[in-house]
Amino acid sequence: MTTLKKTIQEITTSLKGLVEDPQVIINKDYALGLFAVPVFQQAKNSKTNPMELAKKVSEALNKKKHVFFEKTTPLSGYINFHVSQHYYQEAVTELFEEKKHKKNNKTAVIEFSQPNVGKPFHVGHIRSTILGDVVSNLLEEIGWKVVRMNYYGDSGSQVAKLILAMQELKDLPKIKNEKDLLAYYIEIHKKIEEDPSLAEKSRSILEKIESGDSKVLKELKLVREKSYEAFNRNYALLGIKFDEELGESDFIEKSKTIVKECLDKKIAKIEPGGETLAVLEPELPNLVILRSNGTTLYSTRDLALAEYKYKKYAFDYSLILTSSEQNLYFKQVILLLNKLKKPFAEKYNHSGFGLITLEEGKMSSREGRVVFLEDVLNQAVDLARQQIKEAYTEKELMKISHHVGIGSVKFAILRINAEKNIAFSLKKIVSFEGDTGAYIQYTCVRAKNILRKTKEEAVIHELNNSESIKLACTLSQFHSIIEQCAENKQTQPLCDYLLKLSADYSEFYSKQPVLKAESKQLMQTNLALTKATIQVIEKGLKLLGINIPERM
RNA sequence: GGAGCCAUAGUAUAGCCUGGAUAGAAUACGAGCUUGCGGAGCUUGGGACCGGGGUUCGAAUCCCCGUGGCUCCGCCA
Repeated sequence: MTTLKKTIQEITTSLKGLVEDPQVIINKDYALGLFAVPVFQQAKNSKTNPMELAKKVSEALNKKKHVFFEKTTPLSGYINFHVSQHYYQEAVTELFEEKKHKKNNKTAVIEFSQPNVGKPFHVGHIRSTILGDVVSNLLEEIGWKVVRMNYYGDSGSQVAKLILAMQELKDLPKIKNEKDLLAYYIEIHKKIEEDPSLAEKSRSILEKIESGDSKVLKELKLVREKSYEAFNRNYALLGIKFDEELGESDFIEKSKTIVKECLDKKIAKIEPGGETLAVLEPELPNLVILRSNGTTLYSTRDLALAEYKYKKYAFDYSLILTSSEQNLYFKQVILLLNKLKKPFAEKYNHSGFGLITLEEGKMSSREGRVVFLEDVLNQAVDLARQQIKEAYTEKELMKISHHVGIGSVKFAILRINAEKNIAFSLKKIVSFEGDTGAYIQYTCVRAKNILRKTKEEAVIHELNNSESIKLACTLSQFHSIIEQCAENKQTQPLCDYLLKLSADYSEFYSKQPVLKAESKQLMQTNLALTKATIQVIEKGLKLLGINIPERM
């Protein structure tokens, strides 16, 4: 148990018989005392004045000795708890030990990124990609076994349209990369609008894909190769790896048996038009699970994927991350799994996050209104490089600007609450001042430089100045922030926390000379605070998938 | 037509789930600090809860009604 938790427990225990069901909160202003307990409810129940009650309880508490807090003060209906030197010492020291959470023997399958073959990997994809990676890191940190899964859209109608384009648009240049694919995609959409018979052709290509026509499969192979090359370049830039990579094409056959199961269980029906419909009304709108020509849809394949995940991993928790556009759709899928009485239905979750939009509006591949993620990442690295004033070797320069550039982009996304839309702006995403990843990296680099220059031991003695106390208070909250983020699958609170820690350390750094401290004890204490800060920033940024350069 | 999400300084955001003190940072703007353990920094000033009801000792937070934006609603993914 962490010092923070022990202290909350001690506070709760000490209030037995004085305050019913006490709610321990952490004060924003540490000067009031790190912890506080409001007594309004209690005052109301016992029909006393909250100020008087707080005073009475506080006096009772102050008569006894406590381990983690030394005194309490009543203030406008709150009892404020001033933590003891022992609290600071234990909280900071515990950060030095690389604490491994006990394995909980539970498995989570996190599905994220899911780009579509044939379509650009644009800035919109970054959210699912890094959010999924960080959620995986967080779960691992608290003891889960995590399977990072990518599920490529490799056989939907967009692929069929591209193959159609290759057959119809002979005058376009040969496809060399994914940007050429986009040109084909835009062009064929125009043609289909002009000539509706092409839509029919596209559907027949889809049938051929599913039936395994060799000529079509050969064309499909080219499309896939060019797409995967691009995806892999992006993943390499982001430093993201997957444990398992699947494509929709892996589930075409399996999904047809699920359709049969739905029909057998009378959960689905065949409509007069020939399409198969899963009946979800009245809870949710019905869902088409098979086209009238017998080919599968996203929904069909997703059902098979769910079953596959459970058969292979027997997961305790499964999460799919996509944009919020698909919220209703995944509610439908999960309801259908429930109706099929799948044992894993309750553990199957979807989380939708806000869109990344351009100033011109929502991104659209078919209209060519996209910003390629790779271009953004490379620009970010270039901009970071321009910031570096000192002379480094070419190799160092590349490494530093990569860590700073990519880190800034990641941090800019992760620090925004996932449900919010983000209007994409390169300038805002790649900023190096203020609430940015670079600020945190910089703080850590400066702190590390101090440690390099001394061999003195890092030992915490008494904290006698407000900057050190503030820093220690913030440091002590690290583990509970991690747990909070892991439980809620959030990244924003960790980003916020690391920014606050960096600000607290910067203040400490500017006011407390570490290497020129007045006494040996003070120097050791300051070194301990420095060391603890480094540990926390390194661990925190690592969880966010952000590297720290040695110098910058 | 129906449903979901969102709305906080000029801009971009935290707090909302689980109601508590003076709504917290950032950026931009104003004023200061610099040969340092690295200024990508520190100190400091002014500036915000979409509107209207309700619940409560107490509402940015919960409920209702509006307004504005985004998104979704059977053969796209």
